[in-house]
Amino acid sequence: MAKIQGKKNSTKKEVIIEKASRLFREKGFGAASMRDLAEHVGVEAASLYNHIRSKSEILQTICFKVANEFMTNLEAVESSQQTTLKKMEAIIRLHIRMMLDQYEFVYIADHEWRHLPEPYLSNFLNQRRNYRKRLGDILEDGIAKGEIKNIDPYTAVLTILSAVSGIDSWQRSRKSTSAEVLEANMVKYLIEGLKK
Amino acid sequence: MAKIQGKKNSTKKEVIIEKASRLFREKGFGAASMRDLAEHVGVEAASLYNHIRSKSEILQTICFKVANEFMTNLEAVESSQQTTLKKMEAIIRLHIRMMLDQYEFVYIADHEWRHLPEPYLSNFLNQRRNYRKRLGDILEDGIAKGEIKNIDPYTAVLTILSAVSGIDSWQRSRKSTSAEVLEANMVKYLIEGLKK
DNA sequence: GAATGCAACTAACGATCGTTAGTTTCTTTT
DNA sequence: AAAAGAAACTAACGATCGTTAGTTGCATTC
Repeated sequence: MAKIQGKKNSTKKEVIIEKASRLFREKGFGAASMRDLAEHVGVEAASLYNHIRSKSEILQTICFKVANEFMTNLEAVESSQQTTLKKMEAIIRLHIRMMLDQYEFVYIADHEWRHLPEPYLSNFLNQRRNYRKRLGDILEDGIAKGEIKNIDPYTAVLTILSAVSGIDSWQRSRKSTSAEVLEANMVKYLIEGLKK
Repeated sequence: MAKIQGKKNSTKKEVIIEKASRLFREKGFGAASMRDLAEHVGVEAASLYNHIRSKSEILQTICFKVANEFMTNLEAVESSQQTTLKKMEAIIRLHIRMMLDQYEFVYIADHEWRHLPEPYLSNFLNQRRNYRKRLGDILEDGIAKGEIKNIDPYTAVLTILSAVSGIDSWQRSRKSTSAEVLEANMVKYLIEGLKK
């Protein structure tokens, strides 16, 4: 039962999901067809169904994989004993890193989640809301302790998350600025807005 | 030849485009069907083609309407005699305002432009690149004049544009924070990162 | 070597897609 | 009232969609 395929140690299912993530990003979930995907995998469309249950299962896998990764990291940060600024910096850096080396996955979780069928859609949105709420709580805590500027936490969370997720439009022209420089500059900009 | 329809002084074509913008945002361009659209307009699908040439013509109209609006405003700001900070504030405020009261249109120009057919796609991307370049020039000019902090202009543009375009995720829960408060807070946050 | 099971294949299903053709209904102009 | 024009309708086109059924090839296990 050796179902190893592809160039690396990856299941065929993983290969499918990886190719799909690229396709979903380029064309959008609705416009990407299973026959398209099959061609990229090097197989007939019907053969995909030996490995996956449906098109939307692929989307579910991607969205929740990303959501879980962010959530796990958030919990680690929450329980760490650091200043609010360090916590926020850690979170911002993770978001940027994820955007840089898991670009396709993060992009889809950010932009294609609308096509999740219920009840996954509600589940996903709940996780998202919860994540933002807890980010806001970290900021509120920092304000209460006088560690950061007295800003509106909700706006700050929105601004920070939007800013990092916009890196996708940088991905398409990686030439001018290197990843490290971009990360450093963006962290600097966003953290500066929090300092007293 | 009075082709006036709808409740206001709007052509049927305008009604179609307005309904379409809502539909494209909710379902994505690829997943929104002409029969869906027709139902919202209150007409049979085939009848739409008395007013529009194709599905993608609708997308083109929306994308370039938004692009032109931003470009016109940028030119006004460029030729104004203000400090760099004031210029940037004006631009940020326009982006936020547009996002608030032309939400559907701006959202589509931001997220569904991928589905533009050539040569419109290239045209649109050129305009976009040009817009960002000129925003960067304003910042560089401000740095050279010593009016703002010495940040990386490219990163700043990316951060600012991403932050404001992320307001779309606020739109769906308008209850907690009012539009004015959000605008004020976001401007404050983003401008603060530019000050010396 | 026979049996087992995974993963590929071909063929096709019903549904839906954007769009066109041809016709009819209604409104406005003469 | 007649003529003209705009905008609605029904019907259907060919294409493509996600997915299922049934079958074949091939490797592993007994």
